[in-house]
Amino acid sequence: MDVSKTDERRSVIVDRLADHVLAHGLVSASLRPLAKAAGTSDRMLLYYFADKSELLAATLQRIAERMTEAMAAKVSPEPLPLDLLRKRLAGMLFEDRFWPYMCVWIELASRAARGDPLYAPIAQAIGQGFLAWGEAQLAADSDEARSRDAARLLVSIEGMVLVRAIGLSETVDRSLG
Amino acid sequence: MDVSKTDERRSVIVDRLADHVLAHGLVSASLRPLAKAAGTSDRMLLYYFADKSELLAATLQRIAERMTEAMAAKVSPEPLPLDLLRKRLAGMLFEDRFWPYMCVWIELASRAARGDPLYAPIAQAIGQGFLAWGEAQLAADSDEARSRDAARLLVSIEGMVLVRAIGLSETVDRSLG
DNA sequence: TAGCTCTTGTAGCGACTGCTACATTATTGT
DNA sequence: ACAATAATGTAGCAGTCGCTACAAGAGCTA
Repeated sequence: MDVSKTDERRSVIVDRLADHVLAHGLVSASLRPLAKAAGTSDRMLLYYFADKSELLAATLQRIAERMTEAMAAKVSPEPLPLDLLRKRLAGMLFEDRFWPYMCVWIELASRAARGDPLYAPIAQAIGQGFLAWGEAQLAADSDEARSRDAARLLVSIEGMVLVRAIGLSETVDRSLG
Repeated sequence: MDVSKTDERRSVIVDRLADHVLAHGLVSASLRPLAKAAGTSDRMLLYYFADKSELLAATLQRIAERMTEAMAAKVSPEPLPLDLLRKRLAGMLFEDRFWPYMCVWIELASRAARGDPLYAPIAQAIGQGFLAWGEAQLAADSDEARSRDAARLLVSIEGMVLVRAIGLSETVDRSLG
Protein backbone atom coordinates (compact mmCIF):
# COMPACT_ATOMS: atom_id res chain seq x y z
CA MET A 1 0.00 0.00 0.00
CA ASP A 2 1.20 3.49 -0.68
CA VAL A 3 0.42 5.04 2.59
CA SER A 4 4.09 5.73 1.97
CA LYS A 5 3.22 8.16 -0.79
CA THR A 6 1.22 10.31 1.56
CA ASP A 7 3.69 9.86 4.38
CA GLU A 8 6.52 10.89 2.14
CA ARG A 9 4.80 14.10 1.15
CA ARG A 10 3.90 14.77 4.76
CA SER A 11 7.53 14.34 5.67
CA VAL A 12 8.72 16.81 3.05
CA ILE A 13 6.20 19.33 4.32
CA VAL A 14 7.25 18.80 7.92
CA ASP A 15 10.85 19.44 6.97
CA ARG A 16 10.00 22.78 5.45
CA LEU A 17 7.78 23.66 8.37
CA ALA A 18 10.67 22.91 10.69
CA ASP A 19 12.88 25.26 8.69
CA HIS A 20 10.29 27.99 8.94
CA VAL A 21 9.71 27.57 12.66
CA LEU A 22 13.45 27.57 13.33
CA ALA A 23 13.81 30.74 11.31
CA HIS A 24 10.79 32.66 12.59
CA GLY A 25 9.61 31.03 15.77
CA LEU A 26 6.37 29.51 16.96
CA VAL A 27 5.00 33.00 17.35
CA SER A 28 4.74 33.39 13.59
CA ALA A 29 3.70 29.83 12.95
CA SER A 30 0.26 30.48 11.54
CA LEU A 31 -1.18 28.38 8.78
CA ARG A 32 -0.86 30.70 5.81
CA PRO A 33 2.79 31.68 6.32
CA LEU A 34 3.67 28.07 7.11
CA ALA A 35 1.92 26.93 3.96
CA LYS A 36 3.79 29.45 1.85
CA ALA A 37 7.07 28.28 3.40
CA ALA A 38 6.16 24.70 2.56
CA GLY A 39 5.24 25.64 -0.99
CA THR A 40 1.62 24.70 -0.57
CA SER A 41 -1.64 26.10 0.75
CA ASP A 42 -3.20 26.25 4.19
CA ARG A 43 -5.89 24.08 2.71
CA MET A 44 -3.36 21.33 2.04
CA LEU A 45 -1.73 21.58 5.45
CA LEU A 46 -5.09 20.73 6.93
CA TYR A 47 -5.48 17.97 4.41
CA TYR A 48 -2.32 16.26 5.57
CA PHE A 49 -2.83 17.07 9.25
CA ALA A 50 -5.98 16.91 11.29
CA ASP A 51 -5.50 20.36 12.73
CA LYS A 52 -2.87 22.91 13.61
CA SER A 53 -1.91 21.13 16.83
CA GLU A 54 -1.05 17.93 15.03
CA LEU A 55 0.91 19.84 12.46
CA LEU A 56 2.93 21.68 15.10
CA ALA A 57 3.52 18.53 17.11
CA ALA A 58 4.99 16.86 14.03
CA THR A 59 7.09 19.92 13.29
CA LEU A 60 8.48 20.16 16.80
CA GLN A 61 9.23 16.47 16.80
CA ARG A 62 11.19 16.91 13.60
CA ILE A 63 13.10 19.80 15.10
CA ALA A 64 13.91 17.70 18.15
CA GLU A 65 15.10 14.88 15.90
CA ARG A 66 17.49 17.20 14.12
CA MET A 67 18.87 18.41 17.41
CA THR A 68 19.25 14.86 18.67
CA GLU A 69 21.20 13.93 15.55
CA ALA A 70 23.48 16.91 16.00
CA MET A 71 24.15 15.94 19.59
CA ALA A 72 24.68 12.29 18.75
CA ALA A 73 27.38 13.45 16.35
CA LYS A 74 29.05 15.16 19.27
CA VAL A 75 29.34 12.09 21.45
CA SER A 76 32.75 11.83 23.03
CA PRO A 77 34.52 8.44 22.83
CA GLU A 78 35.06 8.39 26.58
CA PRO A 79 33.01 9.77 29.50
CA LEU A 80 33.73 13.35 30.52
CA PRO A 81 33.63 15.12 33.89
CA LEU A 82 30.84 17.62 34.40
CA ASP A 83 32.87 20.81 34.00
CA LEU A 84 34.42 19.75 30.75
CA LEU A 85 31.19 18.47 29.24
CA ARG A 86 29.45 21.66 30.23
CA LYS A 87 32.01 23.81 28.49
CA ARG A 88 32.01 21.74 25.34
CA LEU A 89 28.25 21.70 25.19
CA ALA A 90 27.98 25.41 25.82
CA GLY A 91 30.44 26.04 23.02
CA MET A 92 28.33 23.96 20.70
CA LEU A 93 24.91 25.33 21.60
CA PHE A 94 26.05 28.89 21.15
CA GLU A 95 27.20 28.32 17.61
CA ASP A 96 25.10 30.33 15.19
CA ARG A 97 23.70 27.26 13.55
CA PHE A 98 22.32 25.96 16.84
CA TRP A 99 20.97 29.17 18.24
CA PRO A 100 17.66 28.92 16.35
CA TYR A 101 17.02 25.64 18.13
CA MET A 102 17.60 27.33 21.46
CA CYS A 103 15.18 30.13 20.55
CA VAL A 104 12.47 27.63 19.72
CA TRP A 105 13.31 25.74 22.86
CA ILE A 106 12.73 28.77 25.06
CA GLU A 107 9.51 29.49 23.23
CA LEU A 108 8.45 25.92 23.87
CA ALA A 109 9.36 26.21 27.55
CA SER A 110 7.41 29.44 27.92
CA ARG A 111 4.28 27.67 26.72
CA ALA A 112 4.97 24.56 28.74
CA ALA A 113 5.34 26.74 31.82
CA ARG A 114 1.67 27.66 31.53
CA GLY A 115 0.73 24.03 31.28
CA ASP A 116 -0.24 24.11 27.63
CA PRO A 117 -1.53 20.60 26.87
CA LEU A 118 0.18 20.51 23.48
CA TYR A 119 3.57 21.90 24.36
CA ALA A 120 4.09 20.77 27.95
CA PRO A 121 4.49 17.03 27.21
CA ILE A 122 6.73 17.73 24.22
CA ALA A 123 8.98 19.98 26.25
CA GLN A 124 9.18 17.51 29.10
CA ALA A 125 10.10 14.66 26.77
CA ILE A 126 12.88 16.71 25.20
CA GLY A 127 14.21 17.62 28.62
CA GLN A 128 14.26 14.00 29.69
CA GLY A 129 15.99 13.06 26.48
CA PHE A 130 18.68 15.57 27.31
CA LEU A 131 19.08 14.15 30.80
CA ALA A 132 19.56 10.67 29.36
CA TRP A 133 22.12 11.98 26.88
CA GLY A 134 23.98 13.69 29.70
CA GLU A 135 24.05 10.59 31.86
CA ALA A 136 25.51 8.64 28.96
CA GLN A 137 28.24 11.24 28.49
CA LEU A 138 29.22 11.90 32.06
CA ALA A 139 32.02 10.28 34.00
CA ALA A 140 30.81 9.60 37.52
CA ASP A 141 31.67 7.50 40.53
CA SER A 142 28.16 6.27 41.18
CA ASP A 143 24.75 6.23 39.56
CA GLU A 144 23.67 8.75 42.10
CA ALA A 145 26.49 11.11 41.21
CA ARG A 146 25.81 10.58 37.53
CA SER A 147 22.16 11.45 37.91
CA ARG A 148 22.99 14.50 39.99
CA ASP A 149 25.60 15.70 37.53
CA ALA A 150 23.23 15.24 34.61
CA ALA A 151 20.68 17.35 36.46
CA ARG A 152 23.33 19.99 37.09
CA LEU A 153 24.36 19.89 33.47
CA LEU A 154 20.82 20.43 32.29
CA VAL A 155 20.18 23.22 34.76
CA SER A 156 23.37 25.10 33.99
CA ILE A 157 23.03 24.70 30.23
CA GLU A 158 19.46 25.94 30.33
CA GLY A 159 20.56 28.82 32.50
CA MET A 160 23.26 29.81 30.06
CA VAL A 161 20.81 29.61 27.19
CA LEU A 162 18.28 31.80 28.94
CA VAL A 163 20.85 34.34 30.08
CA ARG A 164 22.22 34.58 26.60
CA ALA A 165 18.69 34.94 25.26
CA ILE A 166 18.28 38.15 27.23
CA GLY A 167 21.46 39.55 25.73
CA LEU A 168 23.93 38.89 28.55
CA SER A 169 26.44 36.67 26.76
CA GLU A 170 29.36 38.09 28.71
CA THR A 171 27.61 37.09 31.92
CA VAL A 172 27.51 33.55 30.61
CA ASP A 173 31.24 33.70 29.94
CA ARG A 174 31.88 35.10 33.39
CA SER A 175 29.93 32.26 34.96
CA LEU A 176 32.13 29.73 33.20
CA GLY A 177 35.41 31.41 34.16
CA MET B 1 -1.07 70.75 37.82
CA ASP B 2 -3.13 67.61 37.76
CA VAL B 3 -1.18 65.69 35.27
CA SER B 4 -1.40 63.61 38.43
CA LYS B 5 -5.08 62.91 37.76
CA THR B 6 -4.32 61.25 34.46
CA ASP B 7 -1.19 59.59 35.79
CA GLU B 8 -3.10 58.21 38.71
CA ARG B 9 -5.68 56.60 36.49
CA ARG B 10 -2.98 55.29 34.21
CA SER B 11 -1.32 53.75 37.23
CA VAL B 12 -4.49 52.01 38.36
CA ILE B 13 -4.95 50.62 34.89
CA VAL B 14 -1.36 49.42 34.72
CA ASP B 15 -1.80 47.62 38.01
CA ARG B 16 -4.74 45.70 36.69
CA LEU B 17 -2.99 44.99 33.43
CA ALA B 18 -0.08 43.59 35.41
CA ASP B 19 -2.47 41.30 37.27
CA HIS B 20 -3.91 40.08 34.02
CA VAL B 21 -0.56 39.48 32.35
CA LEU B 22 0.71 37.62 35.40
CA ALA B 23 -2.39 35.47 35.37
CA HIS B 24 -2.65 34.77 31.65
CA GLY B 25 0.66 35.64 30.03
CA LEU B 26 1.77 37.95 27.27
CA VAL B 27 0.34 35.52 24.77
CA SER B 28 -3.19 36.52 25.71
CA ALA B 29 -2.40 40.17 26.19
CA SER B 30 -4.58 41.63 23.46
CA LEU B 31 -6.36 44.88 23.87
CA ARG B 32 -9.92 43.78 24.43
CA PRO B 33 -9.22 41.17 27.12
CA LEU B 34 -6.79 43.53 28.80
CA ALA B 35 -9.38 46.26 28.75
CA LYS B 36 -11.98 44.02 30.30
CA ALA B 37 -9.51 43.06 33.02
CA ALA B 38 -8.84 46.73 33.69
CA GLY B 39 -12.55 47.50 33.82
CA THR B 40 -12.45 49.74 30.80
CA SER B 41 -12.52 49.58 27.01
CA ASP B 42 -9.86 49.04 24.40
CA ARG B 43 -10.67 52.52 23.27
CA MET B 44 -9.61 53.90 26.63
CA LEU B 45 -6.41 51.88 26.80
CA LEU B 46 -5.35 53.60 23.61
CA TYR B 47 -6.45 56.89 25.08
CA TYR B 48 -4.08 56.53 28.00
CA PHE B 49 -1.29 54.91 26.00
CA ALA B 50 0.00 55.78 22.56
CA ASP B 51 -0.16 52.22 21.34
CA LYS B 52 -0.01 48.63 22.51
CA SER B 53 3.78 48.66 22.81
CA GLU B 54 3.76 51.54 25.25
CA LEU B 55 1.04 49.89 27.24
CA LEU B 56 2.92 46.62 27.48
CA ALA B 57 6.17 48.35 28.33
CA ALA B 58 4.46 50.08 31.24
CA THR B 59 2.85 46.83 32.33
CA LEU B 60 6.10 44.88 32.27
CA GLN B 61 7.85 47.65 34.13
CA ARG B 62 5.19 47.46 36.81
CA ILE B 63 5.62 43.71 37.03
CA ALA B 64 9.37 44.12 37.37
CA GLU B 65 8.84 46.69 40.13
CA ARG B 66 6.70 44.28 42.09
CA MET B 67 9.32 41.60 41.75
CA THR B 68 12.05 44.01 42.81
CA GLU B 69 10.08 44.95 45.90
CA ALA B 70 9.59 41.31 46.79
CA MET B 71 13.30 40.65 46.44
CA ALA B 72 14.25 43.75 48.40
CA ALA B 73 12.12 42.40 51.21
CA LYS B 74 14.25 39.26 51.13
CA VAL B 75 17.56 41.01 51.62
CA SER B 76 19.69 39.21 54.17
CA PRO B 77 21.33 41.35 56.89
CA GLU B 78 24.75 39.93 56.11
CA PRO B 79 26.34 38.73 52.84
CA LEU B 80 25.81 35.10 51.96
CA PRO B 81 27.98 32.58 50.13
CA LEU B 82 26.83 31.52 46.67
CA ASP B 83 25.46 28.10 47.56
CA LEU B 84 23.34 29.36 50.39
CA LEU B 85 21.98 32.34 48.50
CA ARG B 86 21.15 30.11 45.59
CA LYS B 87 19.14 27.73 47.73
CA ARG B 88 17.27 30.49 49.49
CA LEU B 89 16.47 32.23 46.26
CA ALA B 90 15.35 29.03 44.58
CA GLY B 91 13.07 28.32 47.50
CA MET B 92 11.54 31.75 47.14
CA LEU B 93 11.11 31.81 43.38
CA PHE B 94 9.38 28.46 43.37
CA GLU B 95 6.69 29.58 45.78
CA ASP B 96 3.32 29.60 44.11
CA ARG B 97 2.93 33.32 44.44
CA PHE B 98 6.16 33.96 42.51
CA TRP B 99 5.74 31.41 39.79
CA PRO B 100 3.57 33.66 37.62
CA TYR B 101 6.45 36.12 37.52
CA MET B 102 8.74 33.38 36.32
CA CYS B 103 6.28 32.41 33.60
CA VAL B 104 6.14 35.95 32.31
CA TRP B 105 9.90 36.14 32.59
CA ILE B 106 10.41 33.15 30.33
CA GLU B 107 7.91 34.54 27.89
CA LEU B 108 9.82 37.79 27.89
CA ALA B 109 13.09 35.95 27.34
CA SER B 110 11.66 33.99 24.45
CA ARG B 111 10.81 37.21 22.68
CA ALA B 112 14.07 38.86 23.60
CA ALA B 113 15.90 35.87 22.16
CA ARG B 114 14.58 36.81 18.73
CA GLY B 115 15.75 40.36 19.16
CA ASP B 116 12.33 41.89 19.56
CA PRO B 117 12.94 45.64 19.82
CA LEU B 118 10.32 46.08 22.53
CA TYR B 119 11.10 43.14 24.76
CA ALA B 120 14.86 42.69 24.35
CA PRO B 121 15.90 45.88 26.17
CA ILE B 122 13.39 45.29 28.95
CA ALA B 123 14.61 41.75 29.51
CA GLN B 124 18.23 42.82 29.49
CA ALA B 125 17.59 45.55 32.03
CA ILE B 126 15.82 43.14 34.35
CA GLY B 127 18.68 40.68 34.03
CA GLN B 128 21.22 43.35 34.89
CA GLY B 129 19.12 44.42 37.84
CA PHE B 130 19.23 40.88 39.11
CA LEU B 131 23.01 40.77 38.72
CA ALA B 132 23.35 43.94 40.76
CA TRP B 133 21.07 42.52 43.44
CA GLY B 134 23.14 39.35 43.54
CA GLU B 135 26.42 41.22 43.88
CA ALA B 136 24.98 43.15 46.81
CA GLN B 137 23.92 39.93 48.52
CA LEU B 138 26.98 37.80 47.94
CA ALA B 139 29.89 37.29 50.25
CA ALA B 140 33.08 37.25 48.19
CA ASP B 141 36.81 37.65 48.59
CA SER B 142 37.27 40.01 45.68
CA ASP B 143 35.24 42.07 43.26
CA GLU B 144 36.17 39.61 40.60
CA ALA B 145 34.88 36.68 42.62
CA ARG B 146 31.75 38.61 43.47
CA SER B 147 31.04 39.36 39.85
CA ARG B 148 31.68 35.75 38.86
CA ASP B 149 29.47 34.42 41.63
CA ALA B 150 26.67 36.79 40.69
CA ALA B 151 26.92 35.52 37.12
CA ARG B 152 26.80 31.95 38.38
CA LEU B 153 23.85 32.76 40.57
CA LEU B 154 21.91 34.25 37.67
CA VAL B 155 22.75 31.38 35.36
CA SER B 156 21.83 28.66 37.81
CA ILE B 157 18.64 30.36 38.95
CA GLU B 158 17.53 30.85 35.36
CA GLY B 159 18.38 27.26 34.65
CA MET B 160 16.29 26.04 37.54
CA VAL B 161 13.41 28.21 36.44
CA LEU B 162 13.52 26.90 32.90
CA VAL B 163 13.89 23.28 33.94
CA ARG B 164 10.97 23.61 36.28
CA ALA B 165 8.99 25.29 33.51
CA ILE B 166 9.25 22.14 31.43
CA GLY B 167 7.89 20.07 34.30
CA LEU B 168 11.11 18.63 35.70
CA SER B 169 10.97 19.96 39.25
CA GLU B 170 12.59 16.88 40.69
CA THR B 171 15.56 17.43 38.38
CA VAL B 172 15.93 20.88 39.88
CA ASP B 173 15.96 19.34 43.35
CA ARG B 174 18.50 16.76 42.28
CA SER B 175 20.77 19.49 40.92
CA LEU B 176 20.73 21.22 44.29
CA GLY B 177 21.48 18.06 46.31
C1' DT C 1 -14.85 4.32 -21.01
C1' DA C 2 -17.36 4.76 -16.55
C1' DG C 3 -16.85 5.30 -11.98
C1' DC C 4 -14.23 5.95 -7.88
C1' DT C 5 -10.88 7.73 -4.72
C1' DC C 6 -7.11 10.96 -4.00
C1' DT C 7 -5.73 15.53 -4.33
C1' DT C 8 -6.17 20.38 -4.82
C1' DG C 9 -8.15 25.21 -5.63
C1' DT C 10 -11.60 28.79 -4.49
C1' DA C 11 -14.14 31.10 -1.53
C1' DG C 12 -15.66 32.20 2.52
C1' DC C 13 -17.22 32.04 7.59
C1' DG C 14 -17.08 33.92 12.15
C1' DA C 15 -13.91 35.39 15.44
C1' DC C 16 -10.23 38.20 16.68
C1' DT C 17 -6.28 41.72 15.88
C1' DG C 18 -4.59 46.79 16.58
C1' DC C 19 -6.29 50.94 15.76
C1' DT C 20 -9.24 55.12 14.39
C1' DA C 21 -13.03 58.48 12.97
C1' DC C 22 -16.78 60.60 14.84
C1' DA C 23 -19.77 62.06 18.20
C1' DT C 24 -21.14 62.80 22.75
C1' DT C 25 -20.85 63.72 27.58
C1' DA C 26 -18.22 65.59 31.81
C1' DT C 27 -15.31 68.60 33.75
C1' DT C 28 -12.85 72.56 34.16
C1' DG C 29 -11.20 77.49 33.86
C1' DT C 30 -12.75 82.26 33.12
C1' DA D 1 -22.76 81.13 31.86
C1' DC D 2 -19.80 79.97 28.29
C1' DA D 3 -16.05 78.16 26.07
C1' DA D 4 -12.37 75.03 26.03
C1' DT D 5 -10.57 70.71 27.19
C1' DA D 6 -10.77 66.07 28.92
C1' DA D 7 -12.91 61.74 28.86
C1' DT D 8 -15.68 58.12 26.96
C1' DG D 9 -19.01 55.35 23.91
C1' DT D 10 -20.21 53.52 19.25
C1' DA D 11 -19.06 51.80 15.18
C1' DG D 12 -16.20 50.24 12.11
C1' DC D 13 -11.93 49.36 9.03
C1' DA D 14 -8.64 46.40 7.06
C1' DG D 15 -6.17 42.63 8.22
C1' DT D 16 -5.28 37.85 10.21
C1' DC D 17 -6.72 33.64 12.59
C1' DG D 18 -8.08 28.44 12.24
C1' DC D 19 -10.98 25.98 9.70
C1' DT D 20 -14.52 24.21 6.25
C1' DA D 21 -18.07 23.60 2.42
C1' DC D 22 -18.05 22.87 -2.30
C1' DA D 23 -16.44 21.70 -6.51
C1' DA D 24 -13.32 20.36 -9.85
C1' DG D 25 -9.24 18.06 -11.63
C1' DA D 26 -6.08 13.82 -11.50
C1' DG D 27 -5.23 9.29 -11.49
C1' DC D 28 -6.44 4.63 -11.00
C1' DT D 29 -9.57 0.37 -11.42
C1' DA D 30 -13.09 -2.33 -13.43
